[in-house]
Amino acid sequence: MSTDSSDLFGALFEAPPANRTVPVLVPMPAPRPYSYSVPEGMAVEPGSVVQVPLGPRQVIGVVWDGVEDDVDPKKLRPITHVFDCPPLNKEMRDFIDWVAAYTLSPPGLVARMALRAPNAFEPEPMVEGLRFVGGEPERMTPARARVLDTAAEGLSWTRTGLAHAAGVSTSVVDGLIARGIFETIFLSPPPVVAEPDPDFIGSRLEGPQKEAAEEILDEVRKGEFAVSLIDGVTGSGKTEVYFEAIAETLRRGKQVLILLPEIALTASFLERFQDRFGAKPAEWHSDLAPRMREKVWRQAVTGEVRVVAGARSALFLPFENLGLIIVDEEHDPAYKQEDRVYYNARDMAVVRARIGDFPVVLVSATPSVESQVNGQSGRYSTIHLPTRFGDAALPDLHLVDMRRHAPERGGFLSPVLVRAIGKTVEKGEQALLFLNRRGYAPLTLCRVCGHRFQCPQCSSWLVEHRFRRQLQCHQCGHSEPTPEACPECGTLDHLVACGPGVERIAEEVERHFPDARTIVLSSDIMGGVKRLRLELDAIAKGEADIVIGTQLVAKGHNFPLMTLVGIVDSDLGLANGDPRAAERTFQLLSQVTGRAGRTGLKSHGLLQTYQPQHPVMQAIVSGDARAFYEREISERERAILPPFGRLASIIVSADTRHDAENHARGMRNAAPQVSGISVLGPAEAPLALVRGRHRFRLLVHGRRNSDMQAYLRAMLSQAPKERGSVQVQLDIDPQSFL
DNA sequence: AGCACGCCGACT
DNA sequence: GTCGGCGTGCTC
Repeated sequence: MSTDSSDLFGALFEAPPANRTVPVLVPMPAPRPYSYSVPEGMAVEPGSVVQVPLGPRQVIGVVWDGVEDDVDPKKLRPITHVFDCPPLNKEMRDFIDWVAAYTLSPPGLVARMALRAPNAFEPEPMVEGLRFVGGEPERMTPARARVLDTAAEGLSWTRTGLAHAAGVSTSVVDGLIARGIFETIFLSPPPVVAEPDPDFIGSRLEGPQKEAAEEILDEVRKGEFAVSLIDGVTGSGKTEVYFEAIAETLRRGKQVLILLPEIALTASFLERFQDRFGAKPAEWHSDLAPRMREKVWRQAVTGEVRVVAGARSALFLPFENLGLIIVDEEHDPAYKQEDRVYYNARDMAVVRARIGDFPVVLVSATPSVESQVNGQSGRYSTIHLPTRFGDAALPDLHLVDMRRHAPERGGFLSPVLVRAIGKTVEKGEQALLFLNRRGYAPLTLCRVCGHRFQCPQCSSWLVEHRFRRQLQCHQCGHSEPTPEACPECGTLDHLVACGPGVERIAEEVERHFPDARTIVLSSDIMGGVKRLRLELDAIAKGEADIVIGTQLVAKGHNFPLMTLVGIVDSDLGLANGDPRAAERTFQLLSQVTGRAGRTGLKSHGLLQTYQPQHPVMQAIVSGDARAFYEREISERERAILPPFGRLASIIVSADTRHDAENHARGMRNAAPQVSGISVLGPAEAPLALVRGRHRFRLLVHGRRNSDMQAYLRAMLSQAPKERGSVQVQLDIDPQSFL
C-alpha cells in the first residue's frame, strides 16, 4: 500500500487515517479498561493520566497496557485531555493489576486509589518571585533603601514577602519593579518538606540494635526484594533500627515509604524522624488538607519528596523510584481496608516490594501470627530485639485472679488494684486503667420484665452513654435518648446497667479517690482529635493522676510518669468468636502494658482476669511469647488450615442486587477448577464481627484465589435470597501468589 | 462508582 | 397537584 500522500489514488482507497485507540482504566467497577480514541496530535503512553468522557461526565483515567477489545468503533469517544504529569510507571501498573486480581476488585477502582489527589495532575503553578536586577532608582527614598538593603540579604523574594520583611507597603516594591530594579521571575514551588539528610546525625546504635541494623542494612545494600521482620518489645529501639535502613536507602537515591496505622502517625513520631534526619517526612493520611495532599502526591510522582510517612492509603502513591517500605505496627488491624477495595496494606506492601524488587521491613512488638509463620518458615528474615533500649525497664506484670480478689458489690476493681492505684497516686506518679469498652455500660435491662435494649437496625445491644444520656449502637451508629421507663412494661426507674464501660470505671475511681485528678479517654470525647492531643499532652506533663482509657491509649503515646497499668478486664475480647481473638488480646495487652516504665521509673502492671491459666495471660506475665505463638499457630492449623495450609477469610456482604451481579460476572470469568473447599458456614462464623445489615462472615479453606472465586460462585446460588451483593475480602497470605 | 430515569407515597 | 424516596440501567 502506498504511503505517498500525494498519491491521489492511494489516498482515495486507503481507509481514513484511523485514530489510534487505547485502553483506559476508568474509575468504575468495570472488569477491564474501556477503549478510547486518541485525537490527532495527542501523545499518550501506558500510564498517562488522562481525562475521558464517561456517560454524561468527565472522569480521570489511566491509559493502560494490553490490546484493545473489540468494542463497536462507533461507541469510541476521544480522550479529552492528557495531564502534564509523569505517567504511572510499569511497576505501579503491575501493582494495580495484581491488587485488583487478588482482591477481586475492578482494576479501575484500584487505579483510582492511586489518583486520590484531585488537582495534582497538572504541574504545580510556578511561584512568582523577584530577582534583583541591579542599579538604583533615580529618586532614592528611605523606604526604597530599606527594600534594597533587605533584598541584598536573600536570593529570591516574593513581592509581599519582601515588602513585609522591609517593613514597607507593597507599593514601594511595585515602584521598584516598575523602574526595572527588580524583575519578576517564576520559581518552582518550594518542596513540601526539606530533604532529609541520612547523615544528619550518625547512627548511635550499639549492641543488639546495632547488629539488627547491620542485618537489615545488608538487605538494603543488595537492593533486592527481601522481607525482614523486626520483632522487639516496646522500647527496644525498633524505630532507630529501621531509621538506619531508611538512611541507607536515601544514600542510594531512592524514595522511602513508612506505613503506620493512622493513629500512630503522631507529632512525636514525626519529631523523632526529624531528630534523626534533620527534616520531617511528608505525611499522607485521610484528613490531610487538600492543598497539601496535592503537593505530596505531585512531589511523590516527581521524586522530589524522599520520605512519606502515611496510613494505609499511602501504599498507593505512585512513587517515582520507591526503594524501601517500612510497615510499622505490622500486626495492626487498621491496615485492613474493608470497603470498596478490600485489602491489607501490610500484605500489599510485600507485594509492592516484590514487584518493585526492593526490600520491605515489617515491624512489631507483637507480630501477627501470619508474619510469625513466615518468619519461622524462613520466608521472612526475623530480627529479634529482646531488650529495652537505655534505662527503660519492662514493667513487673502480675495477674489478679478475680475469683480470689472479688471487687466490692457493684464495682469492677479488685481491692488489689485499688490499693495499687492508691500507692501510685500517693507517690505522685500516674496510673492507667485500661478497659476496651466505651460508654457506661454495654447492656441495659429492665429489672421488672427483663427487657434488654437492642438496636432496632442490627440487633446488637445498645450501650449506655450516661454522660450524653444516650443509648448507642456501636455497630451501626444508631442512638436514642436513655428512657426513664421500660418500653416493654412501662415501669419507671427500674432500668439497670450491666457490666462496665470506661465511664462507669471513672465513677468507681472517683468514689475511691475523690481528690485524684481523673481523665477518661475514649474515641467519643468531645472535641475530636485536637482535644485528644491536648489531653494526651496534659497527661504527659503530669496534669492527671489517673487515666481511664480504651484502646486509643494503647498506641504510640508515651507517658513518662505512668508507673501503674491496670487492665480492668483482661478477658474481654477472648470469647467473641473471632478466630484472631486470642492474638488480638495478646497484642492489645502487650501494647497497653508497654505504656509503663519507659523512662526508668519502676513500674507495674496488674491484669485482672478470671482465666489466669489462659495462654494469653501466661504469655503476657512471663514475657515469653514463644509458647503462645506456637499454640496459636497450631490452633489455627487445627481449626482452619489442615488440608491446605493457608487461611482465607471472606466477608460476604449483601447489599444490592446490582453489585452481586457485577461480582458474579467477575467470578464466572475467573473460576478454574476447584480443589477442596470446606465452609464454616454462617452458623459457625463469628457473627459479632459483622453484625448488622445483611452481613455474614465466612471462613473458607483454599489455597488459591480461584478457589475463593469458585466458592463464591457456589455461594451466589444462595445470595439472591439475601437480596444481596457479594463483596470479598481475601485475607490469604499473598506470598502464595507471588 | 456516579448519575439519570422512572415509578409510588406524604406534603409544600 | 408536586417533592423525593430508592430500585434499575448505563457508561468505551
